[in-house]
Amino acid sequence: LSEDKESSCSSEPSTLTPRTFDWMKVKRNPPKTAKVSELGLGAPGGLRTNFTTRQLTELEKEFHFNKYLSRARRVEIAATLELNETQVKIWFQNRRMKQKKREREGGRVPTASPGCP
Amino acid sequence: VMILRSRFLDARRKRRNFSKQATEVLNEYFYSHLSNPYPSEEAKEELAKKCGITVSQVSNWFGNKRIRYKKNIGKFQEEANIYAVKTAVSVAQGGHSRTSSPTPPSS
DNA sequence: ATACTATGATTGATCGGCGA
DNA sequence: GTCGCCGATCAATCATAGTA
Repeated sequence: LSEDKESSCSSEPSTLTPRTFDWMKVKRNPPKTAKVSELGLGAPGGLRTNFTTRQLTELEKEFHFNKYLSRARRVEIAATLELNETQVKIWFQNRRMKQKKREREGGRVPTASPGCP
Repeated sequence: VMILRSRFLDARRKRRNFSKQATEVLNEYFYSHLSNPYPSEEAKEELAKKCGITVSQVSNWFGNKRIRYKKNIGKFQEEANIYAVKTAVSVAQGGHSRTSSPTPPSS
């Protein structure tokens, strides 16, 4: 077996040569919100959708009612808010993670309190 | 897009820069693991403790660092060399990692 | 005071792995 | 085979702190 053999840059194995490792090459596929192809629509492909306050409010409200959505409910929400089912699904996923993160940081330990302004 | 931006003026984003030492520790880890700057959960907890910040903040720091580093490697060139030297020295010396003499001028 | 840069946090969306 | 979820990460952006 061989050790880590990443990077593709050759030459200069010297210690002071920040080569190009593969993590630096990682490129994510552009957001495929809706159809990247045809289907003339206001569905912009390749951009991070900006949710409106109304959409966020509704989603938030629904979240407090249910942390998880059923297929049927998801369809309703998506239709009401003019979003894809995927977007609604993803929003709930992210929202759950966010919730979990908040709980986990409840009793944190920043160990900081030099000077309180 | 103007009035819609007013997102409660997010009061939480009252950011506070990390201490110089904390940044020092984080950068040391980053550049000494430049081939794979993805600390494990345990490593994150350790770094968080050392820096006096939360694990989430450590994650944010590495996330931002990675993205910004690869976005403009040239801009971090010197910073990379500085920390590379640091680690190289500590290794040569024998495991010291406290901020004493960043650049041993011995040559 | 004024403009620009550095940096921490937020977030819609992706990637890989799991389980039903 | 497909689908939703989780955990981690990406990538673009926001808002502010720091610096010139």
